Amino acid sequence: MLRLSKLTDYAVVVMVRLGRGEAVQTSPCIAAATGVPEPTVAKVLKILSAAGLVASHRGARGGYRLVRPLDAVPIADIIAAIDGPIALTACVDGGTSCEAQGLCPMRGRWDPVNRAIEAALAGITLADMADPGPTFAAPGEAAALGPRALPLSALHVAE
Amino acid sequence: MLRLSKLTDYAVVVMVRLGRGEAVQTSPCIAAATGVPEPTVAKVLKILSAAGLVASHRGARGGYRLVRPLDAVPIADIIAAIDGPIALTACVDGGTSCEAQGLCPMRGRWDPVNRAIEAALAGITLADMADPGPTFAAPGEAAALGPRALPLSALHVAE
DNA sequence: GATAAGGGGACCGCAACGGTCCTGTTTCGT
DNA sequence: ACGAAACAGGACCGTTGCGGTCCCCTTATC
Ligand code: FES
Ligand code: FES
Repeated sequence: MLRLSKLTDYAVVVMVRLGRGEAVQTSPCIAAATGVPEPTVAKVLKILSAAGLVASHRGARGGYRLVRPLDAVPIADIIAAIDGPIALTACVDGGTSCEAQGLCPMRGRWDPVNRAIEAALAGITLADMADPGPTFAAPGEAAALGPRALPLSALHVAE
Repeated sequence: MLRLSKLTDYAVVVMVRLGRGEAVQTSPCIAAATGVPEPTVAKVLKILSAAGLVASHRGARGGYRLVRPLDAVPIADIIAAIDGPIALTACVDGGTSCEAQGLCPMRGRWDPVNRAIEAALAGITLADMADPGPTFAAPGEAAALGPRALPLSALHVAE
Protein backbone atom coordinates (compact mmCIF):
# COMPACT_ATOMS: atom_id res chain seq x y z
CA MET A 1 0.00 0.00 0.00
CA LEU A 2 3.07 2.16 0.08
CA ARG A 3 1.89 3.28 3.42
CA LEU A 4 4.08 4.95 5.95
CA SER A 5 4.14 4.05 9.59
CA LYS A 6 1.54 5.23 12.01
CA LEU A 7 4.25 6.79 14.10
CA THR A 8 4.97 9.17 11.27
CA ASP A 9 1.41 10.28 11.29
CA TYR A 10 1.60 10.88 14.99
CA ALA A 11 4.81 12.78 14.50
CA VAL A 12 3.08 15.18 12.18
CA VAL A 13 0.33 15.76 14.67
CA VAL A 14 2.79 16.32 17.46
CA MET A 15 4.91 18.68 15.44
CA VAL A 16 1.92 20.70 14.40
CA ARG A 17 0.85 20.88 18.00
CA LEU A 18 4.29 22.12 18.93
CA GLY A 19 3.75 24.90 16.48
CA ARG A 20 0.90 26.24 18.56
CA GLY A 21 0.64 27.74 22.00
CA GLU A 22 3.60 27.78 24.29
CA ALA A 23 7.01 27.63 22.77
CA VAL A 24 8.07 24.81 25.04
CA GLN A 25 5.67 22.01 25.87
CA THR A 26 5.93 18.77 27.78
CA SER A 27 5.06 15.41 26.34
CA PRO A 28 2.21 14.76 28.82
CA CYS A 29 0.76 18.12 27.87
CA ILE A 30 0.97 17.31 24.18
CA ALA A 31 -0.53 13.91 24.80
CA ALA A 32 -3.47 15.47 26.59
CA ALA A 33 -3.90 18.07 23.89
CA THR A 34 -3.74 15.69 20.98
CA GLY A 35 -5.45 12.66 22.44
CA VAL A 36 -2.56 10.44 21.49
CA PRO A 37 -1.51 8.12 24.34
CA GLU A 38 1.30 9.62 26.33
CA PRO A 39 3.92 6.86 25.96
CA THR A 40 3.56 7.02 22.24
CA VAL A 41 3.92 10.77 22.22
CA ALA A 42 7.04 10.44 24.32
CA LYS A 43 8.46 7.90 21.94
CA VAL A 44 7.78 10.05 18.93
CA LEU A 45 9.33 13.08 20.57
CA LYS A 46 12.42 11.14 21.49
CA ILE A 47 12.87 10.11 17.90
CA LEU A 48 12.24 13.61 16.63
CA SER A 49 14.68 14.95 19.16
CA ALA A 50 17.34 12.49 18.08
CA ALA A 51 16.75 13.60 14.53
CA GLY A 52 17.23 17.22 15.48
CA LEU A 53 13.75 18.27 14.50
CA VAL A 54 12.87 19.32 18.01
CA ALA A 55 14.99 20.50 20.91
CA SER A 56 14.53 19.14 24.39
CA HIS A 57 15.05 20.65 27.79
CA ARG A 58 15.38 18.24 30.66
CA GLY A 59 14.48 18.54 34.28
CA ALA A 60 11.51 20.12 35.90
CA ARG A 61 9.85 22.72 33.71
CA GLY A 62 11.49 21.02 30.78
CA GLY A 63 9.84 20.07 27.53
CA TYR A 64 10.24 20.25 23.82
CA ARG A 65 10.27 23.08 21.35
CA LEU A 66 10.58 23.33 17.61
CA VAL A 67 14.00 23.92 16.18
CA ARG A 68 12.69 25.16 12.88
CA PRO A 69 9.31 26.73 12.22
CA LEU A 70 6.70 24.52 10.66
CA ASP A 71 7.05 26.05 7.24
CA ALA A 72 10.71 25.10 7.20
CA VAL A 73 10.16 21.42 7.87
CA PRO A 74 9.36 19.36 4.80
CA ILE A 75 7.51 16.16 5.55
CA ALA A 76 10.39 14.33 3.96
CA ASP A 77 12.31 15.13 7.12
CA ILE A 78 9.65 13.66 9.32
CA ILE A 79 9.42 10.51 7.30
CA ALA A 80 13.18 10.17 7.19
CA ALA A 81 13.33 10.63 10.94
CA ILE A 82 10.73 8.02 11.78
CA ASP A 83 10.77 5.53 8.96
CA GLY A 84 14.38 5.90 8.03
CA PRO A 85 15.82 7.10 4.76
CA ILE A 86 13.45 7.21 1.86
CA ALA A 87 14.24 4.21 -0.26
CA LEU A 88 11.67 2.17 -2.06
CA THR A 89 13.84 -0.86 -2.52
CA ALA A 90 16.64 -2.57 -0.68
CA CYS A 91 19.11 -1.38 -3.24
CA VAL A 92 19.38 2.33 -2.83
CA ASP A 93 21.44 4.79 -4.75
CA GLY A 94 24.82 3.78 -3.54
CA GLY A 95 23.71 0.21 -3.58
CA THR A 96 25.95 -0.59 -0.68
CA SER A 97 23.88 -3.60 0.22
CA CYS A 98 24.29 -5.56 -2.98
CA GLU A 99 27.07 -7.78 -4.01
CA ALA A 100 27.21 -8.10 -7.75
CA GLN A 101 26.18 -4.61 -8.65
CA GLY A 102 27.90 -4.75 -11.96
CA LEU A 103 25.78 -7.67 -13.00
CA CYS A 104 22.42 -6.80 -11.56
CA PRO A 105 20.19 -5.30 -14.22
CA MET A 106 18.17 -3.46 -11.63
CA ARG A 107 21.10 -1.54 -10.34
CA GLY A 108 20.14 2.07 -9.96
CA ARG A 109 16.94 1.42 -11.80
CA TRP A 110 14.78 2.68 -8.99
CA ASP A 111 16.87 5.74 -8.38
CA PRO A 112 14.84 8.14 -10.54
CA VAL A 113 11.74 6.93 -8.80
CA ASN A 114 13.28 7.57 -5.43
CA ARG A 115 14.36 11.01 -6.57
CA ALA A 116 10.91 11.86 -7.80
CA ILE A 117 9.30 10.84 -4.55
CA GLU A 118 11.92 12.56 -2.50
CA ALA A 119 11.36 15.74 -4.46
CA ALA A 120 7.62 15.48 -4.02
CA LEU A 121 8.01 14.98 -0.31
CA ALA A 122 10.48 17.80 0.04
CA GLY A 123 8.07 20.22 -1.55
CA ILE A 124 5.46 20.03 1.15
CA THR A 125 6.08 21.43 4.59
CA LEU A 126 4.35 20.84 7.85
CA ALA A 127 2.85 24.27 7.59
CA ASP A 128 1.02 23.10 4.49
CA MET A 129 -0.51 20.32 6.50
CA ALA A 130 -1.05 22.26 9.67
CA ASP A 131 -3.96 24.50 8.98
CA PRO A 132 -4.02 26.56 5.84
CA GLY A 133 -6.65 28.95 7.03
CA PRO A 134 -9.65 29.22 9.30
CA THR A 135 -10.91 25.82 8.26
CA PHE A 136 -10.00 24.44 11.61
CA ALA A 137 -13.34 24.57 13.25
CA ALA A 138 -13.53 21.81 15.79
CA PRO A 139 -11.57 22.58 18.90
CA GLY A 140 -11.46 20.91 22.24
CA GLU A 141 -14.14 18.38 22.65
CA ALA A 142 -13.15 16.38 19.62
CA ALA A 143 -10.91 14.31 21.83
CA ALA A 144 -13.82 13.38 24.00
CA LEU A 145 -15.37 11.42 21.19
CA GLY A 146 -12.79 8.70 21.30
CA PRO A 147 -13.45 6.67 24.40
CA ARG A 148 -12.44 3.46 22.73
CA ALA A 149 -9.14 2.44 21.39
CA LEU A 150 -9.25 4.94 18.53
CA PRO A 151 -8.21 2.62 15.76
CA LEU A 152 -6.07 4.68 13.50
CA SER A 153 -7.27 8.13 13.89
CA ALA A 154 -6.80 9.96 17.14
CA LEU A 155 -5.13 12.61 15.15
CA HIS A 156 -6.45 15.55 16.96
CA VAL A 157 -4.56 18.75 17.35
CA ALA A 158 -6.98 20.03 19.87
CA GLU A 159 -6.70 23.51 21.23
CA MET B 1 11.36 3.29 5.27
CA LEU B 2 8.59 3.98 2.83
CA ARG B 3 9.61 0.81 1.12
CA LEU B 4 7.45 -1.05 -1.27
CA SER B 5 6.99 -4.77 -1.17
CA LYS B 6 9.51 -7.12 -2.65
CA LEU B 7 6.80 -8.55 -4.82
CA THR B 8 6.55 -5.24 -6.60
CA ASP B 9 10.20 -5.36 -7.38
CA TYR B 10 9.77 -8.83 -8.77
CA ALA B 11 6.83 -7.64 -10.79
CA VAL B 12 8.96 -5.04 -12.49
CA VAL B 13 11.56 -7.61 -13.34
CA VAL B 14 8.98 -10.00 -14.68
CA MET B 15 7.28 -7.33 -16.74
CA VAL B 16 10.54 -6.21 -18.22
CA ARG B 17 11.34 -9.78 -19.05
CA LEU B 18 7.98 -10.10 -20.75
CA GLY B 19 8.99 -7.19 -22.89
CA ARG B 20 11.79 -9.20 -24.39
CA GLY B 21 11.97 -12.29 -26.55
CA GLU B 22 8.87 -14.24 -27.33
CA ALA B 23 5.57 -12.47 -27.18
CA VAL B 24 4.03 -15.15 -25.01
CA GLN B 25 6.04 -16.78 -22.26
CA THR B 26 5.30 -19.28 -19.55
CA SER B 27 5.95 -18.63 -15.92
CA PRO B 28 8.51 -21.45 -15.56
CA CYS B 29 10.34 -19.98 -18.50
CA ILE B 30 10.35 -16.52 -16.95
CA ALA B 31 11.45 -17.95 -13.65
CA ALA B 32 14.38 -19.65 -15.29
CA ALA B 33 15.28 -16.53 -17.20
CA THR B 34 15.12 -14.17 -14.28
CA GLY B 35 16.38 -16.35 -11.48
CA VAL B 36 13.33 -15.63 -9.38
CA PRO B 37 11.84 -18.78 -7.84
CA GLU B 38 9.06 -20.16 -9.96
CA PRO B 39 6.21 -20.11 -7.41
CA THR B 40 6.86 -16.46 -6.74
CA VAL B 41 6.89 -15.65 -10.43
CA ALA B 42 3.60 -17.47 -10.80
CA LYS B 43 2.13 -15.52 -7.93
CA VAL B 44 3.25 -12.23 -9.34
CA LEU B 45 1.90 -13.06 -12.75
CA LYS B 46 -1.42 -14.06 -11.30
CA ILE B 47 -1.70 -10.72 -9.60
CA LEU B 48 -0.62 -8.83 -12.68
CA SER B 49 -3.09 -10.79 -14.73
CA ALA B 50 -5.88 -9.98 -12.33
CA ALA B 51 -4.91 -6.33 -12.60
CA GLY B 52 -5.09 -6.48 -16.36
CA LEU B 53 -1.46 -5.65 -16.89
CA VAL B 54 -0.74 -8.94 -18.59
CA ALA B 55 -2.96 -11.30 -20.55
CA SER B 56 -2.91 -15.02 -19.92
CA HIS B 57 -3.57 -17.95 -22.14
CA ARG B 58 -4.36 -21.22 -20.48
CA GLY B 59 -3.75 -24.77 -21.48
CA ALA B 60 -0.76 -26.32 -23.11
CA ARG B 61 1.34 -23.82 -25.05
CA GLY B 62 -0.22 -21.17 -22.89
CA GLY B 63 1.56 -18.38 -21.10
CA TYR B 64 1.49 -14.65 -20.51
CA ARG B 65 1.95 -11.68 -22.73
CA LEU B 66 1.97 -7.96 -22.22
CA VAL B 67 -1.25 -6.10 -22.77
CA ARG B 68 0.42 -2.76 -23.15
CA PRO B 69 3.98 -2.10 -24.26
CA LEU B 70 6.45 -1.30 -21.54
CA ASP B 71 6.53 2.38 -22.33
CA ALA B 72 2.80 2.58 -21.70
CA VAL B 73 2.92 1.13 -18.22
CA PRO B 74 3.73 3.62 -15.49
CA ILE B 75 5.19 2.05 -12.38
CA ALA B 76 2.28 3.49 -10.49
CA ASP B 77 0.20 0.76 -12.11
CA ILE B 78 2.53 -1.96 -10.93
CA ILE B 79 2.60 -0.65 -7.40
CA ALA B 80 -1.15 -0.27 -7.37
CA ALA B 81 -1.56 -3.80 -8.62
CA ILE B 82 0.69 -5.42 -6.05
CA ASP B 83 0.62 -3.18 -3.03
CA GLY B 84 -2.86 -1.88 -3.51
CA PRO B 85 -3.91 1.71 -4.06
CA ILE B 86 -1.32 4.32 -3.31
CA ALA B 87 -2.20 5.79 0.03
CA LEU B 88 0.27 6.80 2.63
CA THR B 89 -2.14 6.81 5.51
CA ALA B 90 -5.18 4.90 6.58
CA CYS B 91 -7.38 7.86 5.81
CA VAL B 92 -7.35 8.25 2.11
CA ASP B 93 -9.04 10.89 0.05
CA GLY B 94 -12.59 9.93 0.64
CA GLY B 95 -11.77 8.99 4.16
CA THR B 96 -14.35 6.26 4.07
CA SER B 97 -12.64 4.41 6.84
CA CYS B 98 -12.89 7.03 9.52
CA GLU B 99 -15.73 7.69 11.81
CA ALA B 100 -15.59 11.28 12.95
CA GLN B 101 -14.33 12.78 9.74
CA GLY B 102 -15.81 16.12 10.40
CA LEU B 103 -13.86 16.55 13.57
CA CYS B 104 -10.55 15.08 12.65
CA PRO B 105 -8.05 17.84 11.88
CA MET B 106 -6.00 15.53 9.71
CA ARG B 107 -8.83 14.85 7.36
CA GLY B 108 -7.56 15.21 3.86
CA ARG B 109 -4.31 16.62 5.10
CA TRP B 110 -2.26 13.95 3.44
CA ASP B 111 -4.09 14.21 0.17
CA PRO B 112 -1.69 16.64 -1.50
CA VAL B 113 1.15 14.38 -0.50
CA ASN B 114 -0.56 11.40 -2.01
CA ARG B 115 -1.22 13.33 -5.16
CA ALA B 116 2.39 14.39 -5.45
CA ILE B 117 3.63 10.86 -5.08
CA GLU B 118 1.06 9.51 -7.44
CA ALA B 119 2.08 12.04 -10.02
CA ALA B 120 5.71 11.22 -9.59
CA LEU B 121 5.01 7.54 -9.98
CA ALA B 122 2.82 8.03 -12.99
CA GLY B 123 5.56 9.86 -14.80
CA ILE B 124 7.93 6.92 -15.02
CA THR B 125 7.19 3.92 -17.19
CA LEU B 126 8.62 0.46 -17.16
CA ALA B 127 10.47 1.29 -20.33
CA ASP B 128 12.39 3.89 -18.37
CA MET B 129 13.46 1.20 -15.98
CA ALA B 130 14.02 -1.54 -18.53
CA ASP B 131 17.21 -0.58 -20.22
CA PRO B 132 17.33 2.81 -21.85
CA GLY B 133 20.46 1.89 -23.68
CA PRO B 134 23.92 3.01 -22.66
CA THR B 135 22.58 6.15 -21.08
CA PHE B 136 22.96 4.83 -17.59
CA ALA B 137 26.48 5.96 -17.05
CA ALA B 138 26.86 6.51 -13.38
CA PRO B 139 29.80 8.83 -12.83
CA GLY B 140 32.75 7.90 -10.73
CA GLU B 141 30.80 6.77 -7.76
CA ALA B 142 30.79 3.11 -8.62
CA ALA B 143 30.48 2.44 -4.92
CA ALA B 144 32.63 -0.10 -3.20
CA LEU B 145 31.39 -3.58 -3.74
CA GLY B 146 29.83 -5.11 -0.71
CA PRO B 147 30.51 -8.83 -0.59
CA ARG B 148 27.11 -9.75 0.65
CA ALA B 149 25.18 -12.92 0.45
CA LEU B 150 22.47 -11.63 -1.82
CA PRO B 151 19.96 -10.38 0.70
CA LEU B 152 17.07 -9.29 -1.40
CA SER B 153 18.42 -9.02 -4.83
CA ALA B 154 18.33 -11.85 -7.32
CA LEU B 155 16.78 -9.48 -9.75
CA HIS B 156 18.28 -10.74 -12.90
CA VAL B 157 16.71 -10.33 -16.25
CA ALA B 158 19.14 -12.75 -17.74
CA GLU B 159 19.25 -13.16 -21.44
C1' DG C 1 -7.28 -38.82 -23.41
C1' DA C 2 -2.83 -37.24 -21.81
C1' DT C 3 -0.28 -33.38 -20.82
C1' DA C 4 1.03 -28.66 -20.17
C1' DA C 5 -0.07 -24.59 -18.46
C1' DG C 6 -2.72 -21.00 -15.69
C1' DG C 7 -6.39 -19.97 -11.59
C1' DG C 8 -7.36 -19.59 -7.08
C1' DG C 9 -6.76 -20.35 -3.05
C1' DA C 10 -4.80 -22.10 1.81
C1' DC C 11 -1.11 -22.32 4.64
C1' DC C 12 2.87 -21.11 7.73
C1' DG C 13 7.23 -18.79 9.45
C1' DC C 14 9.23 -14.55 10.02
C1' DA C 15 10.38 -9.94 10.58
C1' DA C 16 8.83 -5.42 11.39
C1' DC C 17 5.88 -2.43 13.71
C1' DG C 18 3.00 -0.43 17.39
C1' DG C 19 2.51 0.19 22.12
C1' DT C 20 3.81 -0.05 26.89
C1' DC C 21 6.78 0.11 30.72
C1' DC C 22 10.89 0.64 33.57
C1' DT C 23 15.07 2.46 35.11
C1' DG C 24 18.26 6.12 34.88
C1' DT C 25 19.68 11.17 34.57
C1' DT C 26 19.02 15.91 34.48
C1' DT C 27 17.19 20.26 36.00
C1' DC C 28 14.17 23.45 38.46
C1' DG C 29 11.69 24.89 42.54
C1' DT C 30 11.43 25.23 47.37
C1' DA D 1 20.01 20.24 49.94
C1' DC D 2 16.14 17.84 48.85
C1' DG D 3 12.46 16.28 46.02
C1' DA D 4 9.60 16.49 42.11
C1' DA D 5 9.16 16.95 37.20
C1' DA D 6 10.43 15.81 32.97
C1' DC D 7 13.53 13.79 29.33
C1' DA D 8 16.75 9.57 27.73
C1' DG D 9 17.21 5.21 26.49
C1' DG D 10 16.24 0.91 26.13
C1' DA D 11 13.71 -3.70 27.03
C1' DC D 12 9.78 -5.95 26.36
C1' DC D 13 5.75 -8.53 23.88
C1' DG D 14 1.44 -8.95 20.99
C1' DT D 15 -0.06 -8.26 16.48
C1' DT D 16 0.15 -7.73 11.85
C1' DG D 17 1.31 -8.05 7.39
C1' DC D 18 4.45 -10.05 4.07
C1' DG D 19 7.21 -13.45 1.65
C1' DG D 20 7.27 -17.89 0.12
C1' DT D 21 5.52 -22.48 -0.76
C1' DC D 22 2.25 -25.86 -1.91
C1' DC D 23 -2.07 -28.04 -3.46
C1' DC D 24 -5.99 -28.95 -6.31
C1' DC D 25 -8.84 -27.53 -10.02
C1' DT D 26 -9.85 -25.85 -14.70
C1' DT D 27 -8.56 -25.11 -19.41
C1' DA D 28 -6.61 -25.85 -23.77
C1' DT D 29 -3.43 -28.04 -26.89
C1' DC D 30 -1.61 -32.22 -29.07
S1 FES E 1 -7.95 9.87 10.97
FE1 FES E 1 -9.46 9.41 9.45
S2 FES E 1 -10.30 11.34 8.89
FE2 FES E 1 -8.86 11.74 10.47
S1 FES F 1 19.53 -5.98 -6.34
FE1 FES F 1 21.05 -4.70 -5.46
S2 FES F 1 22.09 -3.83 -7.14
FE2 FES F 1 20.62 -5.20 -7.97
